Amino acid sequence: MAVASRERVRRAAVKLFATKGFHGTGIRDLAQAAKLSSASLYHYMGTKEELLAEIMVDCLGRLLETAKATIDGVTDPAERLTRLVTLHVMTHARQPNETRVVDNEIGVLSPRLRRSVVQLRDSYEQLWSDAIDEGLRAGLFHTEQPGVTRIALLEMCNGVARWYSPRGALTLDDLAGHYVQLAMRVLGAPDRG
Amino acid sequence: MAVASRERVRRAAVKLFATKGFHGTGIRDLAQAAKLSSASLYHYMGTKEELLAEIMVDCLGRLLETAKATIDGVTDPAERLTRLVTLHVMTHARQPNETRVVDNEIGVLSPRLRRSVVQLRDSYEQLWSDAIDEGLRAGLFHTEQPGVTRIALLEMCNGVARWYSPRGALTLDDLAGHYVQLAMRVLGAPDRG
Amino acid sequence: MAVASRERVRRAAVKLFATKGFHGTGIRDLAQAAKLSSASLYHYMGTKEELLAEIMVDCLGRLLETAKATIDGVTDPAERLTRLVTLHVMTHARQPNETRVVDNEIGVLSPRLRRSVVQLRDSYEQLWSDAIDEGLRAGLFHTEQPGVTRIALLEMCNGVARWYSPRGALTLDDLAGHYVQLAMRVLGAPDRG
Amino acid sequence: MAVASRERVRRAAVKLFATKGFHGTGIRDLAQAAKLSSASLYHYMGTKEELLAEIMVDCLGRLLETAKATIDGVTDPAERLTRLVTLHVMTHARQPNETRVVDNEIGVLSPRLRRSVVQLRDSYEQLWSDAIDEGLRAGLFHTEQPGVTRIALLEMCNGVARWYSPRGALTLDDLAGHYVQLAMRVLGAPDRG
DNA sequence: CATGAATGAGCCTTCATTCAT
DNA sequence: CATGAATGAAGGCTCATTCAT
Repeated sequence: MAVASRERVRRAAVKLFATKGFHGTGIRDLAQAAKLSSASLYHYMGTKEELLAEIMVDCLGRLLETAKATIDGVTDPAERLTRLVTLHVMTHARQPNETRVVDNEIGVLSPRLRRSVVQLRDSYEQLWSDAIDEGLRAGLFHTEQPGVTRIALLEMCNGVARWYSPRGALTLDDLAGHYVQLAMRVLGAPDRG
Repeated sequence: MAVASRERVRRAAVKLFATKGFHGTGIRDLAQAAKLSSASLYHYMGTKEELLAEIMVDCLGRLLETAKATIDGVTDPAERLTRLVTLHVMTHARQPNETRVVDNEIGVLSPRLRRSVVQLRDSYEQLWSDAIDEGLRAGLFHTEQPGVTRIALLEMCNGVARWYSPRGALTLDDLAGHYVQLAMRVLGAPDRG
Repeated sequence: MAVASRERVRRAAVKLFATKGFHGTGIRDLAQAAKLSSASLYHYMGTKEELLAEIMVDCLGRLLETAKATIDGVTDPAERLTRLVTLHVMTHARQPNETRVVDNEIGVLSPRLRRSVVQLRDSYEQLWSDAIDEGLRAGLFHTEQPGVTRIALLEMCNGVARWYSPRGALTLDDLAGHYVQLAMRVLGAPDRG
Repeated sequence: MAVASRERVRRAAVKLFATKGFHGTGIRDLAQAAKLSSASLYHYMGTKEELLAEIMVDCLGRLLETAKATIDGVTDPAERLTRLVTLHVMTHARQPNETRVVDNEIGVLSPRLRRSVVQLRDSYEQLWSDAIDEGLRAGLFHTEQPGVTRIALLEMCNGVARWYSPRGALTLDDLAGHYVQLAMRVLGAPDRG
């Protein structure tokens, strides 16, 4: 069935791009992993680069939409950030491959394709900036360098995709909970514990 | 002069590996950037992969030695971490390319070469672990997941190489100072300010 | 309707083979131009090469039959040649694509298929040779190299397919008339004008 | 030696492009004929298309320069044309492959490369046009359609590359001489014989 | 009648590397 | 010290063709 093959290609690409990098992944590697001939691959994708861009846009787009929905109507900045961190960390823990591709391979995209990806990423990070800014204004968060703090916080959370393993002792909930605590500390929010 | 050429090759490799990735960098790119023919390149390096490993080992080795020297004799865990963070952040801000190569391209090394790099990295991270553990034991730091906290802290600090620009308003000292504060917060140390 | 599709394929092939060459025309180009899927194409043709041969044989066969009919019963060599030139030039002006395919792509046919095409072409050229020879025998034409003259004349007339455009000022009748004059000159016939 | 290899590539390309067409000639065919690996080919050429353009420009450029030199200072239009026809025919007889490439493969060039080739061809044909026009003005030539006559004449002469064989009975001088006679007839010049 | 799915073979080109000079 | 010349292997991608549906 066509849909299944298309999905196999996508999955194979995500895994391989994440582990071997875009340039380290050959079209033949992709074909083998998708159980297709390298020629058949091209029924389900444009160029290799377009496949990469598609993966990135989908992944980021989904994350952005979910994030918007998650914080919709939530006014408390701390709660907003709690939800953003939880979603972010869980997504990175559950889909480390997608995430690593998005984080590491933006640079290989040609300008045209890169633009749409960067735009999505910026929109997503704006959600964090907004929440942080409001928390600062409300006197809940404290930092002298909001910009640096925001990016440091994001980098900290991104790291999850690089090391978390579901085979370890830590559950997803524990993980997310702990990161929420770390985030609050980074933001200088009064410890709840 | 031989030394100069060798250095040019090294510099070119660092810059290119950092910006285009190992697999995205061709031997011809390297040659062009080093102002040598691609054949001459091989007077100054082994294989492309060996060049990569060399860069990584040098960079990590230097960082490890400097770190050891920096904390030598320092007993206060908070001071130890302060110095580690400062060194780490400054190194990442000053040499973002070397750092990104070390962070991103470990996976392309063959097992033999990878081992020595990983060993260095582990030794380096052990310095952080030790300081954190002692701080916890001394009641200075507070975290329920020391392992997670340590890695989250490191990832946060690594991020500097991905975004800091010396052309911005932030000085290196400001940057390091701010990250020390963030680190202390992450570790649950009482705010000094 | 089957016939219509078959005809669309044929027309598409003629146009594409003429403009891009046989090897420059892909089966997908053909399919797109014929508004069919590339798989459906094969309901209306054998292999790409057989399609080419078919086009050539049809085109040359029609030309040969028409030529035979045109000069049937005509005894005057000058008149015979006049009619051959007129038919030839008009055919080349009206169907430049078919003609160019026949002229340019004979070499790509495998020996088996090529034979039948070459045979038709030879039969056709024989009509010209016969007329010229008789004209010479009758003292109407004058040339020391009948073989060279015949081929030079044919090449001159073939050229029409390469440049004539119906959008220009020249009508088909003007064109043919002028070429008849040129042909008579080439053959050393006394100018009628 | 480098020059020899480069020359072998050129010669191989000319022969193969002429006999099998540009699209019908694979890079591997080229390599085999040039006695090089297909990778080594690229030391001596840019892309396949650039090689084609180079061949065309060189061939046409040489023809144009020689033609200019040949008619330089010659005022008599008939003499000018005699020399043009002689040069043209001899060149086409001696270098049929180059000529066929120029005549048949212009269409495969991308617009940028095509421009320079077409420009050369136009310059060359202008020499013919000028001579013909002057002959007409001088009352030496007679034709009601100078444009058609010129192109018919050129096509007739081009044909030589398609059929002349040095192994036949006809010498180059005979050939050229005969074509001069044919040309004069086409142009309506009074027969000299 | 029509086509999506599939592929082995092949396309042009670049890869990292070696070596004679 | 330096490099042109050379190449086997591999790169991403397209080819003409078949076949089950």
